[in-house]
Amino acid sequence: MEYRLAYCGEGEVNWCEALGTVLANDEVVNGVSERGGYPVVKKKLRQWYLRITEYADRLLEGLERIDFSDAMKEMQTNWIGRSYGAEIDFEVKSEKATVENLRVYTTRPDTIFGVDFMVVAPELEWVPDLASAAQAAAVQEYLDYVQRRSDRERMAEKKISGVFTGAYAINPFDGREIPIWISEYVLAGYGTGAIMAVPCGDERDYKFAQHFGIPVTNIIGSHFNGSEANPTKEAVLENSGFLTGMRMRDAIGVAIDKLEAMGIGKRKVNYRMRDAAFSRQRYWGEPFPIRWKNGVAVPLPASELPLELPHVDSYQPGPEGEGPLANIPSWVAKELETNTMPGYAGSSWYFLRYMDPHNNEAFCSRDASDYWAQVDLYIGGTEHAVGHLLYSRMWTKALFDLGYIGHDEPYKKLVNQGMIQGSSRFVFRVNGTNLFVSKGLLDADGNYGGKTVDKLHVDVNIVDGYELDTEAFRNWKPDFAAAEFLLEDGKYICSSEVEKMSKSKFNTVNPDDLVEKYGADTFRMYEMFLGPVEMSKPWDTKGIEGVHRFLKKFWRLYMDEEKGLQVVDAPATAEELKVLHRAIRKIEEDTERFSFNTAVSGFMICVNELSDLKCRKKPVLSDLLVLITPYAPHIAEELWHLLGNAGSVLDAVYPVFEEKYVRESAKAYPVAINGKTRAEITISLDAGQQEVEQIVLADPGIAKWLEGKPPKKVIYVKNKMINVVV
RNA sequence: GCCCGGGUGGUGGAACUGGUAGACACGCAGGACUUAAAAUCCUGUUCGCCGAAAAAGCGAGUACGGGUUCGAUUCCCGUCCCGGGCACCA
Repeated sequence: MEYRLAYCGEGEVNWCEALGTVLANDEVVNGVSERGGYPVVKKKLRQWYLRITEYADRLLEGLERIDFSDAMKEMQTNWIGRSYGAEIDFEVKSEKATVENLRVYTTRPDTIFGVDFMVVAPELEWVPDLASAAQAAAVQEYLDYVQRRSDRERMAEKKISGVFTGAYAINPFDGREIPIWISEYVLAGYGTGAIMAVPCGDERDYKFAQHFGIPVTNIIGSHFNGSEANPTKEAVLENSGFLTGMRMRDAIGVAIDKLEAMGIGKRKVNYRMRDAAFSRQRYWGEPFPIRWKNGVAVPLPASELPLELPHVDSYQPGPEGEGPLANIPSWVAKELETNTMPGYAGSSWYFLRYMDPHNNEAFCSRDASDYWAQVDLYIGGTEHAVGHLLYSRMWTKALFDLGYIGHDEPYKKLVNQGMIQGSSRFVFRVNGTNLFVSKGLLDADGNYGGKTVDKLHVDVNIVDGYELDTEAFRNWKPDFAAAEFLLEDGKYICSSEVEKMSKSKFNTVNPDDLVEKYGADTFRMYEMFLGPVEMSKPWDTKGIEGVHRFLKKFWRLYMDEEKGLQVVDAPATAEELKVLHRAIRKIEEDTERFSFNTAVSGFMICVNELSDLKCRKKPVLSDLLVLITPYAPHIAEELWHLLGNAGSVLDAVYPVFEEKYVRESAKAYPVAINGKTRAEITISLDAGQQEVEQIVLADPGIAKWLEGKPPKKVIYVKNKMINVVV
């Protein structure tokens, strides 16, 4: 607060009167609470915000210095959404005349002569003042409709909706009267919450104009085909007053200069990202070290820190959407803030605390954070792209600026592991009732008898395949105790979806049973063998037997069930060393690039080959043991001791790859005719183009395909393939 | 709707930089060992055609439709489907 990083403002929350609480977006389904099915509306509450927008440019710049995937950088860049444009004030002509100006943000001031209508976000307070007497009822009806809609629904809406206010904006250059509309596709939180719509150049504006029959002005001549917007910047402007004849790209600056000179507009860099809402009306969260004195928020002095959550008997929400802390008389008496911090408060900097966990003076001493510095490798999913991973980057920059730490990016390298997904099950509740309808009874559009149906997650553990155990469902949660069911063929059938595995989706499975049955090494290796780390996939244990069999086979290289240790201290053959060193190379390469599934496959190939060779040689098997340690640490450690070593395998010297053991002198080349592989010919790796051509063309298997004709070209890629073009 | 990923045999996947598509496994089928089972081992397994069978051969094939290239799972354009995110799940 002292650095103006945090401030109070008004924010909209999902308010459920019946539950008396604020709900998260994913606790709201079809405008009703997931729990109980009660109506949810938007409500304005005082909230805390963090000024992350002040860091927007540095968050963009920092991306160039860190090792994140391009996709991740792209997501963060798009989320921050920096754009260059202008704010323009339009004079407003309305019946009430209480709104004098309409300020819009646009990246395309060059198209100002093509503005055919304005669109204002419905939630802006002064919107009702725009409405003419004739339009007042329609406007109010539309505002009520939007009030019931979640942001998520609004953004996903394909249908075009909106209403004319009855007011007009005046084009400052040609005096044209431009109708002002309201539509939910314009969001209050972006730009000024109002846009100038240019249907010939913007697809959404064009569709809106089409839908409501608004005439379209063409300012780009033949670049506009009359049936589709063209967002080009390269067209030469027509019908555009002082901009006519200019290329659009060049006209942008000219238009802004003119607007600035006239005092009705200015250059503006805009960000899509908004400041971060930082308060929650919940109990479980860090309390704010803030005391309210006569309506002014004052930070607690350091002597009163740390402020800890009070013990409570009940977690019931406080009055009027306040958090549970508002119910604690001792807390309220001290005039302490009753909101708490969100989950990302802690997750933004926990890794710093890990560096110095017992420090009672500071979150982390400067010495400790200088020593450990950045997180070298952070493994996390892309679902954190624009939340946690952005917040923690901002948090780190703030701490850096204040001198508490010496680096301004928290993570050096980020690897996005895929999510293990689960198969979720859903039940269908008729909106506003306690009636649950089996899947097969729903209409084609997912409704029941014309009524909206809420799709709710149900615990996979009380569903057998797709059939719900209705009795277990009634016992599952108090809300469902009185549930009634409409069955099909005597059964309640659920629908299913593959989603990320999550407690809130009730689709989690517990790995303990598998660890119990196969051991931790098998489980660990199986997870790695499943597929590339960065790929998401549904959890499935079908293949675990294979990994288990492999580890048993690996064990048998060293140990015989009856005769015990089989390893002999004898020199390895060239063949055995080749197998070993191929494995060393493969494991090293694959591990370096996080390709654990192919590394496991490499181990399997190596063990299969050594088994075939009946290799029992200690020099080979000892190195292999060290190699596999990161993948199967328990078995490795045990065999290490059985081999007679005193210390831990973790301290053993890691095997070094030596090229001399795997060197080959010839390769079996695939030979293709016109790109189709027809033969395999073994040729020395030293062979040159001419030599290869001779050998290939003399080959009877190839000659057959040439039918006596000379080839056009022979393409020879050393150590890869040979292609004969006929 | 917008942003970001992904789509390859019956299944998980491999092919790293445009160069033999299906490595390694699972499953399945057949066989060996066993009184039997488990465990283990061997053989086969993309689809279609040819063929008694084996071997060999031919054709098609990496979501779908086009394109670039001697050559495309890989690059380009378009479409469809699935997953993640969209600001109060963290």
